[in-house]
Amino acid sequence: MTIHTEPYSKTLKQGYSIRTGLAARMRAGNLILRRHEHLIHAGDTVRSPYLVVSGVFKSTINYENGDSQVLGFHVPGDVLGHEILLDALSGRDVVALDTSSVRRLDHLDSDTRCLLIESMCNESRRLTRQLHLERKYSTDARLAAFLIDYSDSQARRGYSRYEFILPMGRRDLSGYLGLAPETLSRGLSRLRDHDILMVSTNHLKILDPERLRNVSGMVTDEARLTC
Amino acid sequence: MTIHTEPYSKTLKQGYSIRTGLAARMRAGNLILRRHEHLIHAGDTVRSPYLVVSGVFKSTINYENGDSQVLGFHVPGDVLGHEILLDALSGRDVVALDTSSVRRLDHLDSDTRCLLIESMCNESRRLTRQLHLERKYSTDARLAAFLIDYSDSQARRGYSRYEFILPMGRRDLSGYLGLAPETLSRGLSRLRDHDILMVSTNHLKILDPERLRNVSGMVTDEARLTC
DNA sequence: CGCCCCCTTGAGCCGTGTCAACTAATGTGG
DNA sequence: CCACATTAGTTGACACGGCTCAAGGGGGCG
Repeated sequence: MTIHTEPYSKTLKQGYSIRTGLAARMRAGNLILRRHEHLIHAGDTVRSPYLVVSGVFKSTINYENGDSQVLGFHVPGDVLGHEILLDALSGRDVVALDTSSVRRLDHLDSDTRCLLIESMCNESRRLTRQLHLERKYSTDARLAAFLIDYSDSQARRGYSRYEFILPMGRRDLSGYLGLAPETLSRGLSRLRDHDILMVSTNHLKILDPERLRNVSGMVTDEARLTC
Repeated sequence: MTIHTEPYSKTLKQGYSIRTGLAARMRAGNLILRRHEHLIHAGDTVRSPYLVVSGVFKSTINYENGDSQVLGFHVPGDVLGHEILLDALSGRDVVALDTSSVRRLDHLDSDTRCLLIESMCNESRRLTRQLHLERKYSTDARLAAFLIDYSDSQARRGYSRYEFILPMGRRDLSGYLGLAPETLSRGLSRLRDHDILMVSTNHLKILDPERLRNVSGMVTDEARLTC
């Protein structure tokens, strides 16, 4: 089952100003959201699933005490809104990190249901993996693993595997990886100092994929970055 | 939708020695498994979902490097085998921690499917919560949270809320909570020293539910156990 | 141009993992 | 049923990774 998604495009900025229930615009049947706009609010009843067509979203869960955690980033091809399989009640915010568009999946046919189940299963797998990473692997390993994942995802969507923009801020990324922002920053600096990456705020270039992979996989070996 | 499950019973020890594909016995249409017997092996193709009728199971995922993590404990009423919703391929072991029985759910009717989706969703929620707990809360808080959960689960099934047997060993529990066995042991000792628990290997008694709840929820408050 | 926020870097502390020794429990074979 | 062997749990000492607090750049947006 393949799904067509447009490549990332900055030309979607202007859209009709038809307001749906959300603060969103439409174009070519897709919902357009700008940076920081919510696709879903925690507590919302999800009315239908969405297919991410372009851009990036993050989903977060918020706790009473004020702290929130980043559960995932969603890129074109991802399906959102599996809450509809059960009570349709979303416990999380889904926010655009940049100008992004989604396609509403109106008909909850069996293919769509299957996609939703699959996406839920993937999320479960991701959480399991994340738990494992956070329990057993260092900051650098987790960071490297994330960069490799993201790199792969870029490649799969037809972009450069070794040079790309990180669409999320440090705070979001550190939250996703289960780190303090300072720790993430230090990790990036370490990888930079070892000539594995070039990094400036958003722009990222992988200089030494080989060693990056080593860092991601090994905890006890020489792969650990001394200092 | 309610499902009838028998209370935990030690009278199921002897069963017919009819061997199914697994090393298991049958009684009254239920599969009986003894301590350490696998209901599902990692890599197995799950043939049908199971409803836990009595006893306890743990499910674990195993990694190449030899380390494994405990993903969950399953008590009567829980449904296993949601893998069947997708590729039916299990990535985990499901093992009986004690003499236990399950009912095979042959007909994958819509009710069963719904149960499976629900169970998957619950697992996802649990993982999210666990991630949050491990990121933000101390050993004692996590341990207290677990004990409260387990206590509630006991109460829901008609047993004492304040005195029960922990069916899993320290190693399994520490794995589940994301702790080293030694750290778990220290946590238990601390709760014991503060007269919140009585604990001897398996047997556990909650002496001060009030303070236990405090420990579970607060990190920065006086609830933290000094020493 | 200047404010603000994000990111980076430094210093110090604390919790938890690790290693090691000891004790308690469990199981096994005679 | 006992003696022994093996595993599980507890406790202590110690090291170190990552969080916190604090201060110093840098870039974007009004």
